[in-house]
Amino acid sequence: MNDEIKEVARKHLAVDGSNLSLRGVARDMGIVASALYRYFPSRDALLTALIIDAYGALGAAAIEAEAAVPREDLRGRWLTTCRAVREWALEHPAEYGLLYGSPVPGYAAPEETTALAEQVIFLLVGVLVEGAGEVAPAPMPSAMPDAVRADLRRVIEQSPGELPEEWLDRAFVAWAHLFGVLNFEVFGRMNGLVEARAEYFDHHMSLMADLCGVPH
Amino acid sequence: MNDEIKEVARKHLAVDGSNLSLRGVARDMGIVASALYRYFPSRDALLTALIIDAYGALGAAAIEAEAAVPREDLRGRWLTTCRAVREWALEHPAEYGLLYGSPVPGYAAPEETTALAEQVIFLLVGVLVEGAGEVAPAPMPSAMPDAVRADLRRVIEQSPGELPEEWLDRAFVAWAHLFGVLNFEVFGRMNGLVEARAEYFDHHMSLMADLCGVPH
DNA sequence: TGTACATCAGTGAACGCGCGTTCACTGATGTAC
DNA sequence: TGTACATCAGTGAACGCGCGTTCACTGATGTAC
Repeated sequence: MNDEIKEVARKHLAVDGSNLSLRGVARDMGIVASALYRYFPSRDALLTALIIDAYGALGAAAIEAEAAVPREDLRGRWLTTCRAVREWALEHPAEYGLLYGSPVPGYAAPEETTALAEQVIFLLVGVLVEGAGEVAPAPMPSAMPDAVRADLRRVIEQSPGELPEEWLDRAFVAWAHLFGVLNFEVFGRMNGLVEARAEYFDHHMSLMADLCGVPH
Repeated sequence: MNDEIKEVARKHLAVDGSNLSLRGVARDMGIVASALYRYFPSRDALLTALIIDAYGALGAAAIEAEAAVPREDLRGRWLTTCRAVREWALEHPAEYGLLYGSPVPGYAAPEETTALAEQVIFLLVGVLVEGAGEVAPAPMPSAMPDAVRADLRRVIEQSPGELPEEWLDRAFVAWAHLFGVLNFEVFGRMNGLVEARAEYFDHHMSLMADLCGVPH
C-alpha cells in the first residue's frame, strides 16, 4: 500500500513538478485525502520517501548497468555508467528534478540522502582506480588546491576503502560535468541549441574520460 | 512602479522559490492584489519579466567583470567570467534557480530567453578564439561527432561572426561544467561533501581552461 | 482664478478553486472462546 | 459451529488557510476652458 501511494505520487510529480499534492494523490487512488495519513505522517514524509527511493533507483540503475560490462573494458564501464544515469534521468525527469533541481521550498532534505548521492561518484572512481592498477595518477594540468584536497580526504575517510585524493578529484570533475550536461538536457535548457542530445552527451563524457585518464 | 513590483517579487522568490504569489507581493507592497493587474496582465507575465531580467543581469555581470581584465590576460578573463557567474548565482540563488533549476510547473519559457542564455557561452568562446589568434585549435582527445558539429554549425550561423566549430565545442564543454558545479553549490547538493567551495570552483574552471586550450 | 471634466492608480468584494491536517466515526475483517 | 470482540483501513465533515483573476467602484490628480 505504501508502494502504491508512492507510485501514484511519482506520476503526480511528473505532471506537477515538486508541487506534490496529497489530495491529488488521494483523488487518483479513489481514496479520501485523510486516509493517506495512515501511511505517511505528513506530505514531507512522503516527499522524503520519494527522494530516498529515487536516489536508490538512480544508483541501482547505474550499478546494474556497469556490472554488465566486461571488467577489462574500462572505457565501456565508464560510458555505460554515465549513460545509465542519463537514461534514468530522462525516464524519470520529475524525480531527477527532485534530486538535482532547485530545492523544494520549505523542505529540508534529511541527512540520509547525502550518502546515497555519493553512489555515482564511487562508481566512477572505481573505474578510475581499477584502470590505474598500481600506477599513481598522472598529475592533472592544474594542481589541486590544498583546501580541496582536505575536503576529498574527509570524504575518503568517511567511506570504506582507501584511495588517493587524485582519483577522487578526477571523479568529482566527471561527476560535476555529468550532472551539468544532464541538467541542461532534462530541464529543457538545450532547446534551440543542441538537438543531437545523445551524441553530445557521449562526446562530453568521453572527454571527461580522457581528462580523468581512463585508458582506452 | 513596474520595477518596484519586480524588486519585491525578487525578494519573494528568494524565500518561496518559484512559488511566486501575486497576493504575497501585493501584501508586501501595501497594495491590494488586484492592483498588480494594472502593471502585469498575469502572474506568468511577471515571472517572464523576472526571468528575462535575470538572464540580463547574469549576462551583464559576467560581461562587465570580464571587460575589466587586461585583454592580454586570457586566463584571467576566463576565470573572471566564470567567477562572475558564480558570484551572481550565489547572490541571487532564487533567480538562478529560475534560470537553471527545475522548470516551473505549468510555465512555458518564452522564446526570447534562449538568446539570452547564450551570452555566457559567447563570452567564453571569445576568450578561446582570441587566445588562439590565427592558430587552428589543437584537436581534443575525443573527436567531435558529426551530429554535434552540425548543431554547433547551426548555432554559429544564427549568431553574428564566424568561428570554427572546434572552439564553440570547447566553450560548450566549459559551459556545461560551469553550471554543473554551480548547480551543486547553489542548490545545496555539496553539503557534506565539499566545504572549500571557492577553491573547488576555481580548480574545476582552471581544469576546463586547460582542457579548452586557454593559454597561460 | 475658478469650474468641469477626464484620467487612471488603487479598492474591496466576490468567484471558484486548491491545499494540509484533525478528528470522531463507520463498517468490514479476522480472531478467540 | 456460533457468538462477542478487537482491529484498523478508510470516511466525511470541518478548520483555516492560500491562491489567481474579474469587476464595478472611488477618489485624488491634473488638464482645458
